[in-house]
Amino acid sequence: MAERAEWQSMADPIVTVSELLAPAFAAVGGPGVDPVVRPSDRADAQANGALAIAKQLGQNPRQVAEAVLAIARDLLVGVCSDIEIAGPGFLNLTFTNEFLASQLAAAANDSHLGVRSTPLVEHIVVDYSHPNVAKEMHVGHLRTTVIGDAIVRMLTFVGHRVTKENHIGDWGTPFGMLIEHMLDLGETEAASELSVGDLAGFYKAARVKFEAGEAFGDRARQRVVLLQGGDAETLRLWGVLVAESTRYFNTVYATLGVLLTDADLAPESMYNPMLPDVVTRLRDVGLLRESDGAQVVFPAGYLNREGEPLPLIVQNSVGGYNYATTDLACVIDRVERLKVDRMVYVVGAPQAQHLAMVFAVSEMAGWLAPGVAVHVAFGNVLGADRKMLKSRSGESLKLNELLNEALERAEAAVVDKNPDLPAAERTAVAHAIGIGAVKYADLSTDRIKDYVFEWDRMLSFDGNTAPYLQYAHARICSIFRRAEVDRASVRNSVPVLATPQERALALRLLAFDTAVWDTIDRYSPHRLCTYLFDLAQDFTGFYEHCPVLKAADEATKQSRLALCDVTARVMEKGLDLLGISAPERM
RNA sequence: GCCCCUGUAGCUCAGCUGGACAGAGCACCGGACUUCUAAUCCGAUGGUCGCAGGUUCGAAUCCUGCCGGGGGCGCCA
Repeated sequence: MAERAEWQSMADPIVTVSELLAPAFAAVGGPGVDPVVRPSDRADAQANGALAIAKQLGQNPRQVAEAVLAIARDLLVGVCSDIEIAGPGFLNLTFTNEFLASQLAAAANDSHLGVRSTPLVEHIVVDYSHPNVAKEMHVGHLRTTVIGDAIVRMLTFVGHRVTKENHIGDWGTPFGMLIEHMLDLGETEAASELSVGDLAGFYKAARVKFEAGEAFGDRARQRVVLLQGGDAETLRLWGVLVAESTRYFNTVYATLGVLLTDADLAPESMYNPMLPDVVTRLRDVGLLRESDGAQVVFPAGYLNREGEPLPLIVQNSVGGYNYATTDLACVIDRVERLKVDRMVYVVGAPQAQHLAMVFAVSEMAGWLAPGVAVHVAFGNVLGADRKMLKSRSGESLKLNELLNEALERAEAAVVDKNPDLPAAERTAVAHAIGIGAVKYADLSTDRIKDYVFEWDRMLSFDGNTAPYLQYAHARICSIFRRAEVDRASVRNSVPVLATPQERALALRLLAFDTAVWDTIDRYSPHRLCTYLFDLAQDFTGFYEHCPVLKAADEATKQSRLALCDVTARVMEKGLDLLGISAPERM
């Protein structure tokens, strides 16, 4: 069950001011009125709440704003140097430098860099990646894995208890043919083929034999019966397939740098024993219907082509279960065994209706409270032709090959840009850049949209790319290498925000909190990406205009070192939340 | 046929659940390296926010209807 959080950071000035202003707005507009404080390009922030109040009360918005301001002035002493009413009734707020500097000093000494913890700790299961045993991982698995991983990192960072679940496809009729194919090849040969990652070849060969020969097909079907009957030798053979495949998946995860381990495996086979119970329980609550020989449930509001109620089939006409049954078992398991407060499904957009129906049936059956299950949907990865990304030969692109190409391209770029980098470091840097570029390209656009996969753009050091952000971080590290000061020591000094660039950077750094929470609230990693890009731009502006090591005086130097330190840490942590590493040199 | 997603600068994308004149980045053009990494920065050009209505003091954002693109719609997952 949800519980109170242990820590609570200093918040974004926007949030702080919002809380300070709340009583003033409440006095004029009534309790619970939102001041609606937002960043502004006219000032540091603007409060738009007066307009909503005026509308509700039928009053003049400027007069409402004046009434609010009369009370608010005293509340914001020391926080705002200037508050003025503008336009139809906005309150334009300008923060004092002292306030910003003290907030920044607090953030610098905070283990979470000013990001608030969750008020209530929830147990959240995140369901992502889910590759199929003895089947190649392709680009389709990239998004679920990368987005899911980022969401896990962020939920964990703000204090939630997170359970990762990798729902691998390790059960079903294809395993009859796969096991028979393995026997034909010989176990040793089959295992080595799978462990080097030729899953596509293995699967295809099995498929070809299955479709070609009746004898093989009969063997495969008999093998399925043995598998489902729990035959020991068949289960052992099946186990070899699963073990070799997961070993291969782990090499991909290692390259990708995601958090998934064998401990996170929640294979379909795990739910197999629970499937009859799902049907029984649906029958017990009176939801089960028979339709064309199948056992089904009709969730309200779903229609088929003919405009008739659309069923969720939980047992087909010959008594077999399907993925709907498994997904329902999964919901029950998460609610009753894991006792989760929330479940997040990072699954492609085409599954939207299926998941909605599974959730609807689960709610009708009383297993699931509304809003507990969330579908974090995402679009496709497209090629330059705006169609699903394919390999040169026209087949679906192996994820492994894609990642290897990223590493090669990044290595070439590093050699080109920084030939002096030692060879050992070069490989590590190329890995950070190459994988970072691929992940960032995936995370930096709104997940619901398709995006176009373009090597040249994602590996560019200009624009909204991982290398650009990593470079900003590396430059700061370079300053500290030359400065020969202890990074931690500068955290005691309160920065002086003398120039527009220093001020802009400080404001941006303090918005980290809001950026992280916006991202979490919508499960939209691209929001954090946008923030980090803005941060990198603000930093490079500062870097160009504000000499650090050659600052005019020692106090300024200390102040700027402090800004550099927080910037580097926010950038590193921000990238880390996206699953991207930040090299100290590149 | 019904349902879901989507349409913003030449290209790739943001736009903070209704706020001020729609923002970036590429590309193109013009500048800045004896300088803490020029893998960078500064500036200029560039948009009837798919179209038409509506709600509102105020709409890219909400509602309705069209048009274009993608996807889903009973025994695979």
